[in-house]
Amino acid sequence: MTVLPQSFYSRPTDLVARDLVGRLLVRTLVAADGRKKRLSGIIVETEAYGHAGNDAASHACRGPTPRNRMMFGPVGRAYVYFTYGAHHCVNVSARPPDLPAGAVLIRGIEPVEGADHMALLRGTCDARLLASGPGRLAQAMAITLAHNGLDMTDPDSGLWIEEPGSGGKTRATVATPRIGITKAADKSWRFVDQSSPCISRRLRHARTHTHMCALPATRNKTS
DNA sequence: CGCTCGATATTCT
DNA sequence: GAATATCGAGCGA
Repeated sequence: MTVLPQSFYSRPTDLVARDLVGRLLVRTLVAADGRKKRLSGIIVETEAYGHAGNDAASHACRGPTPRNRMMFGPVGRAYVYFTYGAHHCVNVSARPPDLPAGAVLIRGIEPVEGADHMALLRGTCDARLLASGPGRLAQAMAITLAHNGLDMTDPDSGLWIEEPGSGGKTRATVATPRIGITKAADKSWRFVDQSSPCISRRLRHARTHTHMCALPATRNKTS
């Protein structure tokens, strides 16, 4: 098992978001009998969020607050927040050393290990509704505010991202505008594996700026 | 299938 | 008071 190190996250946030698609999000739970249970899934959808200088849609765009402070700290840490008074969303902090803040929202996974347990936590077996969507993913992996700040480069934390094993395949990743935001809506900082059966039809068909490259070879200025 | 609406923490005006 | 990086129930076509 190869856990993604800090150096992976010490890069421009949109590149980190793009490169996280196809990698394995892992969570370990300790069962009643003391045994560790592994929940995991291939990341199929992410979004990059920046800082005051490059992203008006980011939680970090008005400086640090109690909620968003993990975006300003070391990279590779979990930034978990509670939104709409109902749902948790899971991010991992990522940014180059010379920029003040950044994080990648993990919006969807394709369950690999522990799908049965995820179904229990979610109350459904439908792959579309199991762990696709940031709120659903957090519930499927039992991630709450209690996990805010976990070091995701350290497996002892119980939450990390690693290189996929033999099941790993090349993913056709497409860049699109981000979902559910109004500011900076033209920025293509959402990355989806369009061949994933877990992404809902509506979101898979979200406008892909076709005049742009499928992969952000020509990135927008990030500083 | 697609639309509207409620829940309601955190932050900002 | 208003907006928000969401979801699911309810309703109509």
